[in-house]
Amino acid sequence: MDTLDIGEVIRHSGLPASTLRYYEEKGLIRPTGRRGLRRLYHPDVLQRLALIALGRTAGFSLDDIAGMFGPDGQPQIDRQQLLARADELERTIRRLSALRDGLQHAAHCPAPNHMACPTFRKLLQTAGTAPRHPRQPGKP
Amino acid sequence: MDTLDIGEVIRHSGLPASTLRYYEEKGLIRPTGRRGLRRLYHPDVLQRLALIALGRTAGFSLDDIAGMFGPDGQPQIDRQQLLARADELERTIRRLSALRDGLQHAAHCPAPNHMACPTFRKLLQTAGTAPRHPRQPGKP
DNA sequence: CTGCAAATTCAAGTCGACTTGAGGTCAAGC
DNA sequence: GCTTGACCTCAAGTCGACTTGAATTTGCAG
Repeated sequence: MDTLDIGEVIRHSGLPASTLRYYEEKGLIRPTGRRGLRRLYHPDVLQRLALIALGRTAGFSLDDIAGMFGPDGQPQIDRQQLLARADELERTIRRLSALRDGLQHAAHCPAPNHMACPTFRKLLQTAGTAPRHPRQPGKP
Repeated sequence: MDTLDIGEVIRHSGLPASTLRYYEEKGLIRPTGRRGLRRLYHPDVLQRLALIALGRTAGFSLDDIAGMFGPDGQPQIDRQQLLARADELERTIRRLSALRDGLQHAAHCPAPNHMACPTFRKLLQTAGTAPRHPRQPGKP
């Protein structure tokens, strides 16, 4: 049988049913049918969910991601959009790297308190302007 | 005069008054007094705000950050905590780097659609497990 | 003294991505 | 045939970090 029960999707993807239903409501995924009430999915849904996860990680919103699938369901991701996001990612990475260095320095710095450390203070200067970028909510 | 009017804090920090009040309510900052209704701040508040911004960028919540100031107002940031955060940052950076590479590849990949590209598919494999990490809300 | 821009308070609203809860349905195993 | 547990629906709630709005108060320029 070439369909997955929602239970299997849950097991394979690690996502809770509520999330799958939410994604469906958002138009991100679509069950191929039902067995009774139970949703049935095409196995491809797993790849699609992975793609969604990837997009979220890259900083796209669910709505952004929904826009990346053509009406046929094939991903039609605009290359410009990808590059733009890669650029933004690059900038984020730079800032986070600086930050990581700063944190490590602060953790080892012998100054009595962090404000007495020139490196730390310098970090404060440059960290003022933060880029705004969506998040990833936890699954507490 | 060694105090800043809230208006000056706004100009120097770029934060709106509502945010300053919110931070105050959270115990993150404290005005030194008032002129009429208007809050007055010690110039140090700017550094403190920078520190808060830094902490947010590093992924700390406002509550976390509030806990990093001793009762005297001096930052007392636990070094273990800093190192832990630096580690987490390091992991995040790695993932984002891989992602950036993947996005760039996808943007240039000649495959008819992204799913036909092996590199992209490989990216999907590894991006499944995302670390959970707070966000930064925008200011639109 | 008057006017007004800039502050103030307080409660309530927003946003995205989900989760939770109450009450209902049903396929499969005994 | 009956139970059971996994699923269902739908509305409402949550979380963090702010923002917004209405009604008020002020400091200061003219």
